[in-house]
Amino acid sequence: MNLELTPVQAVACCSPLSREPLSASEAEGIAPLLKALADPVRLRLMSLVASHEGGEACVCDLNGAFDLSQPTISHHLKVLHAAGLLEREKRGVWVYYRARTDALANLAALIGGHSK
Amino acid sequence: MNLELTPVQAVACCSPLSREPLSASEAEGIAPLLKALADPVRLRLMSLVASHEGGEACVCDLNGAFDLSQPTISHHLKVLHAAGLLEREKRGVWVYYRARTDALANLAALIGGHSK
DNA sequence: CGTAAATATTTACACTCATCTATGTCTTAA
DNA sequence: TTAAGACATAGATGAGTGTAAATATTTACG
Repeated sequence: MNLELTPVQAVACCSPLSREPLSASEAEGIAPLLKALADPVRLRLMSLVASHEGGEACVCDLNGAFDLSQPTISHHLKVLHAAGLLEREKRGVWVYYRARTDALANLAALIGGHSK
Repeated sequence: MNLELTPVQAVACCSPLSREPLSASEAEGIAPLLKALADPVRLRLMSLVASHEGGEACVCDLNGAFDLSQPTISHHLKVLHAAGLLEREKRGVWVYYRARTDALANLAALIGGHSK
């Protein structure tokens, strides 16, 4: 049983980096989100999904964009989903992923924000 | 001899994630920046420096905030500096670090931005 | 049912990374 | 010159990670 908050829920907690020091626990909550994004393949996956028409894409749209095996892409999608950056929805044989733009916006505000 | 661009120079290249797919080379340029931030200790270091009065802090201000050895903090500062997120300046015995807020702003725009 | 297609899981491995201890370098002061 | 303090580097180690191959699961359709 796992009742922890997903990383995406932890990012809305804090004021921007430049405003006040992050506590240790806040930093430990946010780092996994950045870690999930900090990979070239996952960055491209996020941008492919986020910029895809309708704001979603199925795995079949994504596999072809990489020189990687299908299980590897599936693994990266799982990491992004576990971090809360992608939503998953199964429709028939296909699985559609959708970007959590709210999570991306919160993360961006944390990194680059100035005001409270 | 190392003539490569620092990661911080690579982040100003691209439109936001949600706007159009990132190319492989763009993603490979940006991922190291996120990787540098994707650690709880380095996140706290960045926020400690960025929110410190005058926008800078010396290592002596930072060491005490962690239960880590001085070489470990020095290592993390080096990683952030290599990524282009921190500037280094030696003044007398002390070394002062300053946050590259422009780099943070560019990164934030890439992650959370909407317009071109 | 049986088969094919789309996606996920498992296992294994090479590689990277965060951390420590020990040591080095540089600066200031006595 | 010697000593002490601030910070960096080097080397070692245990934990974590990206990838592929093989296999499993789920769904659709004869």
